[in-house]
Amino acid sequence: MKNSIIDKIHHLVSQVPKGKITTYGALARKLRNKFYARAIGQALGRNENNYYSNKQKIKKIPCHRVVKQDGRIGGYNVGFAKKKRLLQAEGITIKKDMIQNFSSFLHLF
DNA sequence: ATTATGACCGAAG
DNA sequence: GCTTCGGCCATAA
Repeated sequence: MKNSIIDKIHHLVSQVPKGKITTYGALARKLRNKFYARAIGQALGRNENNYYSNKQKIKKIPCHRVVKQDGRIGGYNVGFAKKKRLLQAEGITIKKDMIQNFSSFLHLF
């Protein structure tokens, strides 16, 4: 399957409940190794843009729940502001583009 | 086949 | 807090 990365990411990110977050790095370590984070970010972005999603079945992944390891929220194709809003709407507190109380929101696999 | 790019990470200054 | 840098990975060109 061409979307195997996306499939795996989707499987994991679907487990993250509303109001919780995970990180690119955490997914990376879960799926492969710590250096996989970068590829994951790229895959997610491209999935949103559906460059290589099959047009028939575009998987909707709650990408906004995937953030950076350092507490910043990372990127979002539709826009940084939107990702921020989505997270805040789920009860996550963000100040100065930094997630406050980061570890308490982190979902553990 | 080779090179460049990026929604990353961790260590170092 | 900051910036810079080296590292690995999948994909696009």
